[in-house]
Amino acid sequence: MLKIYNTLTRRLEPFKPIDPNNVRMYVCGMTVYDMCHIGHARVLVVFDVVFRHLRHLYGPEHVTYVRNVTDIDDKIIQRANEQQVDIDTLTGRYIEEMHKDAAALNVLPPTFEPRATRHMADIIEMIQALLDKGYAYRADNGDVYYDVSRFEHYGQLSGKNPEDLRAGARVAVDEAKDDPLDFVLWKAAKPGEPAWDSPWGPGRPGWHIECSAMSTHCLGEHFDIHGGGLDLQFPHHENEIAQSEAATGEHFVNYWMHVGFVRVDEEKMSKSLGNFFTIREVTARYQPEVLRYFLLTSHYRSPLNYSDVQLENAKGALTTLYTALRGITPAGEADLDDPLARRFLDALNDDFNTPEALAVLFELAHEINRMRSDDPAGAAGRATLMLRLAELLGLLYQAPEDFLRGGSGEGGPSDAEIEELIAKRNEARKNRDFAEADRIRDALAEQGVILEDGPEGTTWRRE
RNA sequence: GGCUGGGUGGCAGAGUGGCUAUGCAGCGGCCUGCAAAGCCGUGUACCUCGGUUCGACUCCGGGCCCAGCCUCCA
Repeated sequence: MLKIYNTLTRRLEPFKPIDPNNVRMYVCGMTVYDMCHIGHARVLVVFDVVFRHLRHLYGPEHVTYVRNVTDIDDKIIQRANEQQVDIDTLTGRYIEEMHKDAAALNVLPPTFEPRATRHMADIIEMIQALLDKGYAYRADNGDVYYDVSRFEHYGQLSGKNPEDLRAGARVAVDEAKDDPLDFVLWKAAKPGEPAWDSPWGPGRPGWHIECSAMSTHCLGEHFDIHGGGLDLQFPHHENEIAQSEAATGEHFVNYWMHVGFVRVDEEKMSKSLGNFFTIREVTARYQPEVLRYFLLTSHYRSPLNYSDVQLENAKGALTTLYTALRGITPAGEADLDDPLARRFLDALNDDFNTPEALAVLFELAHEINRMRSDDPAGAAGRATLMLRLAELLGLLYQAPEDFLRGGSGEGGPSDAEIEELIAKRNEARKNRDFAEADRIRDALAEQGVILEDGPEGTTWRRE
């Protein structure tokens, strides 16, 4: 039985889908005005594991995963102006880059990936519904705002109470708002800004209403899981609840999931602090799978400290797993009733405890290593299970040799050159010229190539 | 100031009221021409002060410290 920690209730709850034949999840995706960083990668990878596990539990065709793209906002407009391109060109470019990053990280494409600018009709319709029901008002400056005071449960997701928020309001109160907590649904266009027609004049939507409209359009008024980074809990998700429940009269979402921050030197990684690393920067130095592994080494709600030491650690761990699989041909069906399989699945069922799941993979790797010489068939069976389980984490998807030889080979010897040197070395070994053999091995080691002599011959890998 | 979450071994990171997490690194041994990999073994933990308990790292309370939200942010 899957249990999920629900931010809304601050409790671990059994997961009961509204419709087991169509489990529905919405995750707030990227605002596409720049390259994705490691914080974005964590959200992509964590919800990819959630998606994979839900597909495993309910069947691949019974899970609908929506991850939106925010392709209109202040920063996009600003960046497009800076680069002298129209916003579609800019956002198109970064959506493409995001897709490359996601693919590199072995993140499955979501079922739908709606873009705000392609859902203007839905957005406008929802704003109109809020106006009609008295939850929104038009301000003197042409903007449309949500009237927070009308929504009884405001603050329930983030555990905030509106009075405290008003007392602590740090931002200069916008003259146009009736209440500092009110937030914009529709921004009247300023000269030179991209704009869409609406009953309230040309303008563009506020960020929050986009997600309410897109999620409702794709998943209906009431769905199972809504996720995102922890920084979206307030105000974004709080506002989504206020909008959607006011507009539809339905309970919006059953389970809210929030991913913890990636930190650098004990500080949140973020654009505004400038302490971020892009996915592209990291994958230039480490294989993408190393990054994916690293992101799964801590529980998704815990903070995750980013550092090179951690990535080296991840690389070493993944090397251990792939080394166990090397030279083994998986055979047969994976037995998911096996005690280790159960432990693995129990871990994922326990609010997606990926560190515990990873521990099981190492136990299987050890079994394979113990069995490989005396019981090849048994080892092959364990390998089959290991790969089947790893697939739920989106790991171990490469051929072992490809991973092991795919290290940082920049500028080093080519595969062919390595093979040639190994042949030379083996010739020397045959002649018991160990000085020469060691010289070749040391020379290769200098260049990041590790040789391993085994009963089946010499294998190699890149560090 | 209001509200969250957290403090576990050299590092990272799960977890449990009494029973080996796991990975990386270390140490001893086996294997190896020597290594590497692998296997066997092994050391080092649970912020602090009280309380509950036969027994607490694990539950309760105080303290200290860290991170985050209250403003755009995954």
